[in-house]
Amino acid sequence: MGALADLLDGPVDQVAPRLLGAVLRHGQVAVRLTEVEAYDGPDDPASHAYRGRTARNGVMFGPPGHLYCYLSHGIHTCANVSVGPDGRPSAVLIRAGEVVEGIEVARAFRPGAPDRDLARGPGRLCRALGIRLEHDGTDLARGEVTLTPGGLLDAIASGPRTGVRYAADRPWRHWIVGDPTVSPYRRHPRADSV
DNA sequence: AACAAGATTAACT
DNA sequence: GTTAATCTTGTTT
Repeated sequence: MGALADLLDGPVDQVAPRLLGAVLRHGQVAVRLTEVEAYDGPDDPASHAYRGRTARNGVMFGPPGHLYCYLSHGIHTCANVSVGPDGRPSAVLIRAGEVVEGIEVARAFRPGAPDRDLARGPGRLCRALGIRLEHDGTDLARGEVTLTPGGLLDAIASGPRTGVRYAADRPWRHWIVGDPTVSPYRRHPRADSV
């Protein structure tokens, strides 16, 4: 098994925190992941796959290691990495990261923004990397967009998911403690517990 | 065919 | 703290 397959092997709630510190690359920009969030298909009311397969969420049902991209609020593209096994619709939302390569390019996308904000939040991160809706389904093993495992990290925290209305309190958001590029937590205005 | 909601962000008061 | 922006998708008529 390759390094990427090893990284993504297992239940999504175990895989998600392992993605912290990994590096996502597209074009000249690379981002070190500092915040991720797990979504587990059929048992997770917050997951786009909760009500079964649709045209949008098909990638979540496929094999691991592919990008699931969707448009949020008509404005922002958000990116997930599909997690196996094939047939189980799970994915990890890439919420934030630190630009570690191509920072001039990322800055050009958002003139005036502080460097730490360039990929701070799922919409901003996709913007920094130039990931758009048409990257939905991209195979991370094919090289256009790549994910490289990072090293072991000691200071990882977990907590409720950001912005979701249902099952917000499952502690499936994971982040690197103290990292300034982690996005601010915002609870959904009508978030349920459980 | 029409409609409501949204895994967000920036710009307001 | 509140709200507008903006459009795709899934659901309902």
